[in-house]
Amino acid sequence: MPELPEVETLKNALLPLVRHQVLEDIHFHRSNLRYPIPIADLNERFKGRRIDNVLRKGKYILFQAETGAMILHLGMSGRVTQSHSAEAKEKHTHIVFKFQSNLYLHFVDPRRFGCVAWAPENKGHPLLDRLGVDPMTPELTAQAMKTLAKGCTASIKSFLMDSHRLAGVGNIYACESLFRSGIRPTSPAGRVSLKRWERLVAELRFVLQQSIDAGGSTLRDFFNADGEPGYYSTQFCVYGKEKQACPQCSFPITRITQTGRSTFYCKKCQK
DNA sequence: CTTACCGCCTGTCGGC
DNA sequence: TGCCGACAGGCGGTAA
Repeated sequence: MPELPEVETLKNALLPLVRHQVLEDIHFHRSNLRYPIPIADLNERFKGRRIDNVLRKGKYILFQAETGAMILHLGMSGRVTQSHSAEAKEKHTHIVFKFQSNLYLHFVDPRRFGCVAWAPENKGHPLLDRLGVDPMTPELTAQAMKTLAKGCTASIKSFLMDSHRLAGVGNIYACESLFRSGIRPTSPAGRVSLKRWERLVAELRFVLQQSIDAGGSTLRDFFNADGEPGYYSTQFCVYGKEKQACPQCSFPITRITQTGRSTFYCKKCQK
């Protein structure tokens, strides 16, 4: 997926397109993604309704209407593209949203780890209600993280990626922020000092904001709603750079596996 | 309560 | 060429 910066970029692109627009029709090409699609509920609650706002919570996009919020998650390979026709030109087009303005949004997701759901408000769905602190809000402070991590024996990297604690930090930005903070990804989260949390919080915000500014990083599956790829991926320090020289000390970058996901770090710079 | 592991899917890439 | 395994941006369920 799309990590947080990509989702933020997409949300920002969608907002002016659909805000105050009536969602005239929804065409479903299948009945399930990661979960069954609540087709009847979506038709009843969102078809023919005006979209008042579009917001992001963690990696979820919320389309707000008077009748509730439609929730969209892009999973690992989800994309939203805009079109002037309902015709699904791309393979794995699962849902097409038609707006009164003659804008069509196509939800494409080859791996189908994405999901669509709805909530009565901006809360009221377990997917939303269990989410932790969004790292781009003022709630993210070093002290709050230190308190949250108290007694946590899991690695700092797993901690950063746990959406019930921090909402929206994926594999790339976990690796990148730890590198920039000089913290070893395997360090137990509960033993990270306040001083190191201060650095980590700052670096995390920095890499996320940089990527948002760059229009979202892009690996092969992400395009924003305009179909334009972002370009932050060219600035990764360690992610995907196994055996390549560390940008700080030239020592080869190490790849390990943590809870089933690749971690990239520098053995000399991160202690 | 926590943590680690598994599975969900399709596509791509590198090695043989 | 083609086949096969490893791996890919996530995350919830489950077992321990």
